[in-house]
Amino acid sequence: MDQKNALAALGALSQPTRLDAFRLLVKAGPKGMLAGEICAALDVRANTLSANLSVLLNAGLVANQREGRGIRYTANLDAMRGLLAYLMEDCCGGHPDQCRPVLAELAC
Amino acid sequence: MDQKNALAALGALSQPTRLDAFRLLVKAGPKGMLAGEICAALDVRANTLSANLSVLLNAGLVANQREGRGIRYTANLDAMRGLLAYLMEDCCGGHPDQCRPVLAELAC
DNA sequence: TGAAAAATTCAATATTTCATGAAATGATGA
DNA sequence: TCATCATTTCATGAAATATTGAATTTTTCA
Repeated sequence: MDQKNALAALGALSQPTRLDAFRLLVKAGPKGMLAGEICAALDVRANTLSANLSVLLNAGLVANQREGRGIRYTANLDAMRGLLAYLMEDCCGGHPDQCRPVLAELAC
Repeated sequence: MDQKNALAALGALSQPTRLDAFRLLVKAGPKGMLAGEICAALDVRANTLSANLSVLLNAGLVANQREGRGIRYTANLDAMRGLLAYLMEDCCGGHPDQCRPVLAELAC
């Protein structure tokens, strides 16, 4: 993950519909969701959602695959991992106490 | 952390100077940095940096405090924790294997 | 084969965001 | 007090981004 990728990912997530869509896909897990299902869940128009999913796709945060007449989207947790690592890089340099609580909260 | 706060934080981080400044402050740790030091480290004009720091401040990602004739900025790791938790919410619902690698990477 | 469903692409408009120069504020030390 | 340093505020023009209606592509099923 370099600055360019991180900016693309952060920019992609900094818009309401895209943030909602991404979190929906994170919750959906590996099975993902069809574009139409996301559309219904978030109550946005098909073309608006399509444009927004395309931004997430371009940023590498989601992947897609045709399935019958629909298209299935899944969250790319690997990209997520890279982004979080980039943001927290060297956070512990000399002060492990500072970042430990950050990680503790994320434990599932 | 709600959607509004998350969007403010993500929007704040999705700009080169602000992302660099935030990461610089994360690396700097609790001691933080003076605005002028950040200015020199990133090679940006004072007013541009000021506007960008103000966005980070408004998003709650950094805090500041006057120190003599300078102003010292520090990263707010607590806000960071909240943002990461919001993004990964329910990531493990039924599939812990999916998110475990995400967290493993962050361990310092 | 042809109609309908699901999703995307395209073009245009409206909105937001950004960096800059100039001016103002706050704090220090002579 | 006054000059200077450090930083912020303000107004402006330029660039990037979002949403919408219309048209297009791909797939399915009668």
